[in-house]
Amino acid sequence: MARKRFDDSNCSVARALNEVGDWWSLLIVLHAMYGTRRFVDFQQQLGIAKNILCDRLSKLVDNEVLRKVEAGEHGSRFEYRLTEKGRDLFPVVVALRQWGDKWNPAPDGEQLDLRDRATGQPIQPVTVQNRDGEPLTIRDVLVAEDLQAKKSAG
Amino acid sequence: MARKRFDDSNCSVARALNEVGDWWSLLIVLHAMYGTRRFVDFQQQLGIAKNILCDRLSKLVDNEVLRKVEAGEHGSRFEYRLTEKGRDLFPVVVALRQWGDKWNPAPDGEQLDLRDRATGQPIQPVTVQNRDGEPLTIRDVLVAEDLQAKKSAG
DNA sequence: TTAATTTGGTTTCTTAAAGCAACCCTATTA
DNA sequence: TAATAGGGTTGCTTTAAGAAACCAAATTAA
Repeated sequence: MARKRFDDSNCSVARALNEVGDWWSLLIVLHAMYGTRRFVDFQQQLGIAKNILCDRLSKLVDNEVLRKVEAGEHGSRFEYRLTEKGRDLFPVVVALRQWGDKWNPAPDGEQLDLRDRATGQPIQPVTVQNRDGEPLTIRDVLVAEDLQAKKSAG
Repeated sequence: MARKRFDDSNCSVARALNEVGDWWSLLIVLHAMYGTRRFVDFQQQLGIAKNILCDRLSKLVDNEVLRKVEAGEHGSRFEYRLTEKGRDLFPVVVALRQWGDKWNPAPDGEQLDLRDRATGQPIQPVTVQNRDGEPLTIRDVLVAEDLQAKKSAG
């Protein structure tokens, strides 16, 4: 595939995609969030080839999205657990899931039903918000970055 | 690459990744959000091969993330514009960008500085929230889906 | 009014990654 | 003592990504 690397990109989305932007990594993180921890469970749930899973898990560990911890008392059993960095992808995954549910709903109409553990109430759609918690669309925001770039360039 | 397709997956994240889960598509959407509309501008800004850009743009158009509209008065000039579905990826992109800024900051420390156009105030970090607008971590939520699945399976 | 350039693509070729299947080693279980 | 499960690795095949050349319509420059 000769895929281009974004490591040195000055765009943090590009750098983020470098870590979780391939087809499998974000799904692995998703399943980890759903509670999957074992190699075989990832493999079965995702239907991913073992060598690819190996590769992705070790990259995610390298990038500190997952931790590999020994499990089982005395053997070569491991668990792959989310780090704080990995758990911090929660809004990304939920936003993506909500987008998928909205625009490409499952045939059976099944939606993500995440609930506040404390109250049992469904969560809200993930939105971009201003300081007052008001949702903002892309038309409601401006990219200060661009303004700065223009200023410093001009 | 023989990449697996997720079209028929019952997971909407997988289906979403089928549309914007490759290395380029989400970056194209990102740049479209920043205002890019023309083929050549995408090509130069992303450093993407033209054939790949062609392919991605047409897939994004097929998936109704972008619209291809004639631009210029009388010629083969086109613009690729976000549809509502595409604009709806805004929270995903912003969440990913914030994650990247937090965990893989740019060497120069540059962060995304999105501001509320109305007030000039920076936006908030994108979070998953309960009905009261309180941010929730993954530990604060439960997946009702799983409970239902267990119930209906058991 | 002809030549050069821009835009948006297509084609060909090379390289590298994804997927499959077979194999391997260590522990545990039967 | 053999079978099985977990976690990999190795080799091979298929397919997508990337580079570069080419192309045609429209526009601009000379």
